[in-house]
Amino acid sequence: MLDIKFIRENAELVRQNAKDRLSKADIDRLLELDKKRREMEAELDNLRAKRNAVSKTKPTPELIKEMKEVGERIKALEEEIIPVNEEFRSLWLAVPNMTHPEVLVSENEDDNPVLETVGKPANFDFAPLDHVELAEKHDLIDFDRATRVSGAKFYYLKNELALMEFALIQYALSIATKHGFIPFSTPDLAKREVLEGLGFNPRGESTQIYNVEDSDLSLIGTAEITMGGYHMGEVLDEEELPKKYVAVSHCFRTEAGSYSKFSKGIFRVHQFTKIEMFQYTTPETSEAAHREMLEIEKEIFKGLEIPFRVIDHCTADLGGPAVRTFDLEAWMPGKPNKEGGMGDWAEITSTSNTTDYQSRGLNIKYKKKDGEKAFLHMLNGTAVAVSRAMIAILENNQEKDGSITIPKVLRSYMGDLKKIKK
RNA sequence: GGAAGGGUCGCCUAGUGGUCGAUGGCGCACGCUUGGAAAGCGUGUAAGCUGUAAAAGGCUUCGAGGGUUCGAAUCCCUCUCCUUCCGCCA
Repeated sequence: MLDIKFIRENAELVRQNAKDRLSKADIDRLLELDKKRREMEAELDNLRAKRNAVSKTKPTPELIKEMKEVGERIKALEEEIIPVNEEFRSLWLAVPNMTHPEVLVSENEDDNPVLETVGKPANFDFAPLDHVELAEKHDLIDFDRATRVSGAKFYYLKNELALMEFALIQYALSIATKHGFIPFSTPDLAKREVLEGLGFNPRGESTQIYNVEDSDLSLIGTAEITMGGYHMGEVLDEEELPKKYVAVSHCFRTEAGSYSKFSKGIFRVHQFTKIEMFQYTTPETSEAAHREMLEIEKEIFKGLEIPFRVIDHCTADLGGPAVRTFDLEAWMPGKPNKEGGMGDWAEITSTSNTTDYQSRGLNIKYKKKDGEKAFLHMLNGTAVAVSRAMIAILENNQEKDGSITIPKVLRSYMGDLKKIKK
């Protein structure tokens, strides 16, 4: 969440920023409720002060009678303030983070600037198949039985692809740990307060999040949740920053309302495995940390020899907590493009700097060398989203003879297998 | 899942209805002392909100939520977490 004092003092900036980001956050109503809330709080404080003063003495019967009335007024006010606070909080949570000054302001989410392109899409001298066709040909994914067992948009990975999941995990971990990230395997469920503190909205209208019945738990949509919650409520020493973590988890997404988007095969699914980087840094170093994670993502996909490009989210495409987000988009030969042909870029990683937006939400501070405490910065970045990486590998590495070449960097994790072929 | 015990200020701990936001110790910070250090002595040592030019002041928080009461760290209820034992199990 954004600092409420900052919102009060910079209402116009915050309002414009929300508008740039196509956010429906109602700043005026928020400030109105903020004022109301503080007025009620002040009145409550006065009544409580009165009661506390008397409580420090042995009161006379008259005073006891008077305090009984004061107590009733306190109780009534406490009831009245609840809905005000609730509405205030939900509006507050909806206010997006401020935006990095270099980010393009645009209302069109297709405007994301391309920063660079690495590798070249292959020119096939045959008609390439998409990953669903390739998977069928080599018996790599079972959609039909997954649908029977779990429903649409679930899948079983089989044979070489089941092995490749673990190869990708090992490969991603090896790169990240080489850069000083500490490896983790995390819970796949987390409490509502963690999701909310990080800026996810588990019970909202268009939520992407599965909730567990009769509990306050949700299935995580990303290990960002469990790794962001890892230090909740803590004060870290400046000396121990940055904290660099890389975590393996399953990710669950309802994908509500995403039917119209490209969703063939395992591109958009309810469950996938992801290796996620996460950093806790000082405010001074968060931008460099953000760039570092982007470089690691690039290193990972260069290693896999997948053509990709880097995009810088414009304001229309930024999620609430982020001041800036870079994505890697891989070339996917089997993805239909806007011109009606085949082959297009598609998101495979995403790295965001949330500055102090999430740390404020989860109350995570750091103690500076001079002893002062402040909110630290939190950043996340995909190392590998297994399902999407697999699409890119299958589609880019298909050969004329119908086989699929396994990326060199994965082979040692797959019994030195070089090709998938019948 | 069952039984018992327990969650107090960074750590340990005192506190069973009224000057308790909370005792004492450790740790930490500063000062005195010292050639320097240790020991010793002294002082300080939670966070959030509100408020102010800055203060002062006020409010909240003793695992969480609710209840009893004029008044709750203290009594009652629910939940949660930890420890031990039993059961079950990857």
